[in-house]
Amino acid sequence: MQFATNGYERTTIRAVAADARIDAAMVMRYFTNKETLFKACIRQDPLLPDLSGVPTDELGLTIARTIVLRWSDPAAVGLLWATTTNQETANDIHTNYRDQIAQLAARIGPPEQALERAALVGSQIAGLAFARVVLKLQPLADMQLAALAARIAPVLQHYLTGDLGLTGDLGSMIRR
Amino acid sequence: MQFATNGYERTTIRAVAADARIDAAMVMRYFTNKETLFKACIRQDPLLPDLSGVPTDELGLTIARTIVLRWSDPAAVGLLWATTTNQETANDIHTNYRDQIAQLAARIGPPEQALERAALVGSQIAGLAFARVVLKLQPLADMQLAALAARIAPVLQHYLTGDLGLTGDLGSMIRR
DNA sequence: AGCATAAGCCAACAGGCGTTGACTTGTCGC
DNA sequence: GCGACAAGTCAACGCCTGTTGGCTTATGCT
Repeated sequence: MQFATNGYERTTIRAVAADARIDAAMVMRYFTNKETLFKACIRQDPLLPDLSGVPTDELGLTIARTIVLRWSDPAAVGLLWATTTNQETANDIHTNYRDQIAQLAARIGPPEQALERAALVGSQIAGLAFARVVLKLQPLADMQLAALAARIAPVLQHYLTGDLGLTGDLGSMIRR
Repeated sequence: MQFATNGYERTTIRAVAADARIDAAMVMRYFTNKETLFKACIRQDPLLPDLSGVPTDELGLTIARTIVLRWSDPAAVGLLWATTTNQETANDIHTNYRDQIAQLAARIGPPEQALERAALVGSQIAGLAFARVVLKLQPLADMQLAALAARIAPVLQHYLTGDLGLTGDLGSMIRR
């Protein structure tokens, strides 16, 4: 997929057409313009599987495993990344992901904290995908999936169920 | 800064020149081409201040405060973001940042873990900057600096000094 | 077979891009 | 004043882009 590897700007309709062994005019006939073509490429599937059976204290690890597995595919991350060039589509996609996590967070804790917890979870996931797949930053890029999941699992768990330190001081987590 | 707000591809030399109330040919005379101009724009200053006087168990919060403050400036984050389009410059910049943190990590823990710990810290920082400034994802985008720093401080602290769960299981952090 | 519709191809358009080179204007030291 | 050199302007180049319209070929229905 051209959009995934090159981003929106550097992807040309001619290149997409050539990939599909088709004329560029055909692409235009079916998608009318570049933006529509792009939006058609990034239709999103659900981020998380059904987690209702998972014990609360294993959510972090379960999510970590799912996410690390899915977002080790450069095509998936690249596509997600390409949304950055279009503020509108970026907002759609990422608030959707955030809300999926927020729904989960609302079930296991105070609903008024759900959005914030979800956004924090999302920030760690996005940062990891970015560093690992886009930047190929070592040693993250070469780590095994299981090890990687184990590293971020406690953090996701903390964001979901831990003490956020609402008073602004260090919070209980550090002092322990 | 055009590169910061529009990224590399969408920034035109003509626009940069117009910003500076100068002819485009002048830009070429001084920077020879677009890539050189870009590299000149992203010269990096040190990520962290001197942290030698900070107690080990307050490193997370101190770093969090510094980073959140610095990377709330959309221009700074945008510029960092623009590096993504050029794999080479992206690698230069981000490994540099990682190594600064790794140096710190090596002073307070096993040196063989320093790179990994630093990369994890970096992933959380990058993810937060991305979600907050590029994506403007709520509620992160509107949170106060102090609150934001307090949220990620425990995580940075954990990545720097905590148990990484090297065996691949949940690690001590969750079970506590 | 005949025909409507889809699939596919080709050439071209208008516009924007990075980049170039020739040219004019200002600013110094002497 | 005068020559050297930097600063600045202008028009144009070749190229690539998204997009268009007209043309030819295949496909399937009656």
